[in-house]
Amino acid sequence: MAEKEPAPRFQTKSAYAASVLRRALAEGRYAAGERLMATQLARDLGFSMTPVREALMQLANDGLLEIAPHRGVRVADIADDDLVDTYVVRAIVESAAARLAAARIRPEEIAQLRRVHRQFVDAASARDPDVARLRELNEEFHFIIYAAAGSPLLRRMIRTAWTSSPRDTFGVLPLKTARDDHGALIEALETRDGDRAEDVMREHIEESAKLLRLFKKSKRKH
Amino acid sequence: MAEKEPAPRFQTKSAYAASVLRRALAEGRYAAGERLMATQLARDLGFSMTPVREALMQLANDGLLEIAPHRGVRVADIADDDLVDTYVVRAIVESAAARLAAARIRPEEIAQLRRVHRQFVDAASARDPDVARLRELNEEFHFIIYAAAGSPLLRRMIRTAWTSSPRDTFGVLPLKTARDDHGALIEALETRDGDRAEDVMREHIEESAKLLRLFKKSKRKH
DNA sequence: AGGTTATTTTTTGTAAAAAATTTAAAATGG
DNA sequence: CCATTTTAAATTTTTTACAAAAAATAACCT
Repeated sequence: MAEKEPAPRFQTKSAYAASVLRRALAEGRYAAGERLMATQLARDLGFSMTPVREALMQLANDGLLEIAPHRGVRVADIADDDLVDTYVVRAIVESAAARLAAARIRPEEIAQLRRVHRQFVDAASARDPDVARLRELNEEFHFIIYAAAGSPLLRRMIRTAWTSSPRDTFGVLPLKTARDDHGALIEALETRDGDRAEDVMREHIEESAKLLRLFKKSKRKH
Repeated sequence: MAEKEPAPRFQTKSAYAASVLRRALAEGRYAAGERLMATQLARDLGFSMTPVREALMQLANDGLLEIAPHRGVRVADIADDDLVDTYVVRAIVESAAARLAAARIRPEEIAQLRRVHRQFVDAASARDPDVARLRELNEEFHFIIYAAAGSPLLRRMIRTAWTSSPRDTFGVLPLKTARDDHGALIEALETRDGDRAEDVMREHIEESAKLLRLFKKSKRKH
C-alpha cells in the first residue's frame, strides 16, 4: 500500500479509503479471490478499522468485493466472461435509456451535450490526448443522456454497470469512432428518434465489447 | 420502534438492524424525506452505533435511504412517479433477462421452474391463499429465470429493482393472470423462443404497472 | 491418525473522544 | 431597531481504541 496521495478533498476517511481501494483494485494490485483483512488495511492506511470497514462495504456493494459474515472479505473473481457480460448488460440498459431520453430530453440538455461533445472533440484531436480527461468527458456525455432519460433507477443501474468492472477499459474504442457515435447520438436525440438513438447506443457499446474481446484474445495467445 | 421480534437467526446485529429498518420502511412508518438519526435508532434498538450505521449504508445502497456526509440520512422520497418508474425499468431488464434465459436455460432449471410453478398454482387455488407464501414462490420463480440468463450483473440489477420499492406491491396482479403468464413463460423458455419469452415477461410486468396505476388513481380520488 | 481442547487471529460490537454541522444567542453595523 | 454576521452551545456524525464473539489455527491427548 503506502499511498502518498495528499489525502485531502475527501469529506470522510471512509470515502478516502474507498477511493484508495478502488484504485488499487483497478490497477489489479490484488488477485481475484484474495482475502483482504480489514485490520491490515487499516494499519496500512493509518486509520482505525471503522472507516476501512465502511469502504469495504461500499466496494462490496459495487460488486468489486465479496463479504461473508464473520469470515472476511475477498476480491470478487471477475473473469473475462464477466467483463464481456458487463458489456452485454450495458448494451441492454444504456440503449433503453437512450430511447427514453429521446422522448424526454430538453433543449438545454441537448446544448449541454453539444458543449461536452465539443470539448471531447477538442481533447481528442490534441497532439498528445489526455486519456484521463477524455474518459471524464466521455462519462459526462453518456450520463447527461442517462439523466435525461428521467429514470433515477435506470440511471443508478447504469452507474452500477460502469463501476462493476474493476479493470479500466476505456480506450478500446478508437477516438474517431467514439466521436462519430456521439455525434450520431446527439442528432438522434435532437430529432427525437428513439429507435435510432437506441440503435446507435447499442452499437456503440457492442463495438467496444467486440474490440475488447479481440484484445483479450490476442493477449491470451501471448 | 420497540420491536419485540426474537432477534435470533441473524448472523450479525447489522443484518438484524437492516431487516428491522427495511420492514419499518415497507410499512411506511417513516415519512418521505424524514431525517433518521443513527444515534436515536441505536438507542431504540439497544445497539451501539456501528451496526446501525452499517444497516443504514445497506439500505442507502438499495436506494431506500439517502445519506449525505456529515449531514445524516433521510428517507428517500419515492414518489408515485418513481414507483411507476420501477416498473418501466423492470420491464426493460427483466424482459431482456427472459430473452437471454431462453437461449441458455438448462433442462434442470426448467424442471425447477415447473416445480415452483406447481407449488404456486396449488397455493393460489387454496380457499384462503397465503399471500406471503405466494410472494415468496413468485419471487423464486422469477429469479430462477434471471439466474438462468447467466448474467450475474443483470441478475443483481433486477434484485436492485425488486428491493428499490419501499412499499410492497405484490398482489395487484390477479392470481389467475400471474398463473397463466408463468405458464406461458415456461413454454416459451422450453421451446427456446426468446422473442416470445421477452414479450410475455414485458407484458407480465407492464400489466402489473397498469393495474398499479389504476389502483393509485382510485386511492388518490378518495 | 483422529478428534478435542487451547491459543491465536480476525471480525464484530461498545463506549467515548474528535470533528463537523446545525441551532441559538450575542454582537456588530447600517 | 432590524438585519446580518460572529461567536458560542448543543447535536449529530465520524473516528478511535478497546472489549467481546466467532472462526481459524495450533497443540494436545488418548
